[in-house]
Amino acid sequence: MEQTPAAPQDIFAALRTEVLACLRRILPELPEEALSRVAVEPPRDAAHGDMSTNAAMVVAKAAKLPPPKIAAPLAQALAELPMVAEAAPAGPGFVNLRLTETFLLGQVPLVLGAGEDYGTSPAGQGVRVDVEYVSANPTGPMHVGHCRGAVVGDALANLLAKAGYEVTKEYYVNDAGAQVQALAYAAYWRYLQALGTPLTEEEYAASTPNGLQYRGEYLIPVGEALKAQHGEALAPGARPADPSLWLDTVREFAVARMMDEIRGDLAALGVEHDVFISEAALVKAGVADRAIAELAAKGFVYEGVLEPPKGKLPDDWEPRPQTLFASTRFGDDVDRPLRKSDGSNTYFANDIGNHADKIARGFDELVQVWGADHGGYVSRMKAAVAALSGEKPVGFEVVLTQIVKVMKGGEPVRMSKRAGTYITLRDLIDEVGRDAVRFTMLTRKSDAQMDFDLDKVVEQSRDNPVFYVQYAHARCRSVLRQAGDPAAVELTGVPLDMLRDPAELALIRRMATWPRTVEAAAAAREPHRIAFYLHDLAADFHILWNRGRDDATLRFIRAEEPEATRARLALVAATAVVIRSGLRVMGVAPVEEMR
RNA sequence: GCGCCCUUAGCUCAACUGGACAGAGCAACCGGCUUCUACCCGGUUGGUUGGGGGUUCGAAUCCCUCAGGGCGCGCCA
Repeated sequence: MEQTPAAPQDIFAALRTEVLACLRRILPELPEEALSRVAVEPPRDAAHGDMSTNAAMVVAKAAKLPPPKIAAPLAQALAELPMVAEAAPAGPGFVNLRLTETFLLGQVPLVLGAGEDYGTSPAGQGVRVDVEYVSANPTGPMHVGHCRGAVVGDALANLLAKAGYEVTKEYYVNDAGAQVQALAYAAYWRYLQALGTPLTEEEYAASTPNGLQYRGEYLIPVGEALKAQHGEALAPGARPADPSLWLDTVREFAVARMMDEIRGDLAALGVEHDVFISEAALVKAGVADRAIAELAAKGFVYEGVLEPPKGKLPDDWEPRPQTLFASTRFGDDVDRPLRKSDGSNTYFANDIGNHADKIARGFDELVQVWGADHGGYVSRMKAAVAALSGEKPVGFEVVLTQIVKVMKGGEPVRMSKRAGTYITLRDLIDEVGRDAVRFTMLTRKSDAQMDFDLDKVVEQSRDNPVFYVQYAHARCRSVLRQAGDPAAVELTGVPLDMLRDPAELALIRRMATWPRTVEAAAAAREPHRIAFYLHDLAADFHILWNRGRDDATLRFIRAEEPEATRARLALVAATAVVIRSGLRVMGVAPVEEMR
């Protein structure tokens, strides 16, 4: 006996295959590349049917036929398919399809069978992609500014993994350069304090290279720990010793402590990176210098003098010969310096090493999640990756996350690093909870600015998407608990044709678009679409629930209709599965009930 | 001055990367509400997609231009 082939998860992809087959039959002469733009999508206006294809329009030119002349026979051919109830040409050349109810209802056992893997797609074809995100300087605890990038990067990595990419989550630790040097001096100050130094803060600051840049109290325990470990060895008499005695030790110690702190912050947010790459380690291993030598060998490095920037000049501007990377050869506006005047590498030079290292590790795609203040850095890095790529170009993409303005009671919360009033990531999580933080950070596309309203995100109302989606899941679970939590297998053989209400079918249609939502969001590198999808799905479910309020015959559990009840429980269970599947991508825990 | 991002209903935002009549939630207006535990429900109104030009069967989406907002602009990372 022949087994029926497993129903496709993505019914739109399946339909597209059929559409292409029909087209090839109707127009055998059609070149293959003309088919690439053929799309099969749910139409925006549901009145047009379940599916719509632009096929006739996009191949019209290649076929040298007006779209309607193609749409008509295409519709006829598609109408023959078993899952199609009706196919009709429409508008300027669309073909609209209505699917049979049997086919639509078949999605429910499909979802239940796949569980939370529903929507997992092979579209990424195992392409190896590295997603680098957060990469906050190890100079202090994470604050809200880092938070959006952390959430967007993590969700994007999850999304790509679900869409069939082989993903590595990466954190690039900027533990070389002036910032961590300044950190070391600040930690040293706290160490002196722990030893009971006679110096005032001002006296000490005056003696450090760049003043005392980090004054936060979070370094006090670091000073204590240094004392516990080294006693007075690094500062005899609690007075500053020559930096050669302590600088490396203190810097490494402080960086390690800050990274512990940051890892703790990330864990509180539910973010876990696969790899942490240390800038200092890469430099020490000569990776950056080798990468620059490689660029030099290709003829992209030269000594030159940059034009001064237009407009207001920096105070100390003077023309100076520098080691430059010819990034303009790859579309950048100006060539970029690789060495500082003291001969050490610029941040850019080391980051070239970082990217060379990734390329050497064999990634096909490099994705960077950066804050908007790094926007001006994109084209030079893109140029560097292009220049470093060999035969096979390595993809390089940057997702920029715009600023988050924290609001409280409709007013922006003022933040000042100097006054110590900036909000840490921990503050944020403590105040509204990890899941609300994560969900909310994904309720805007990342290249738009966002207001994060501390009051709104914990509000239990319809206009809070966090609540709205969680509430839908809690309602699903509530219904299932009442029914004694039937297992998925008990729900797969039920008479689904009892589901006839338009709201029930609308919910199934929505669930059927989950796989293609995953693929489209992954392809666009836009994890926020998952949040919006879940909101739509939740809305479809709430509508159905509310119909049960007015019309008792539409309630999920009906003692007098055991068959309909089982069918509806299957629908509810499937809804919960899809919500969980989506929340998992977002890194948000589904709730069983609302408190 | 230059570069990048943004501008969509009164407000906050979507729009599946070029598809049909641009959609949600608030707000406003009209009506309903002893609820399968659940902090409401249904409906109506609301748009020259910042302005102008272009590309094509078709534009919020691509190109040019102007205006407004944000971010950045050699030895910070």
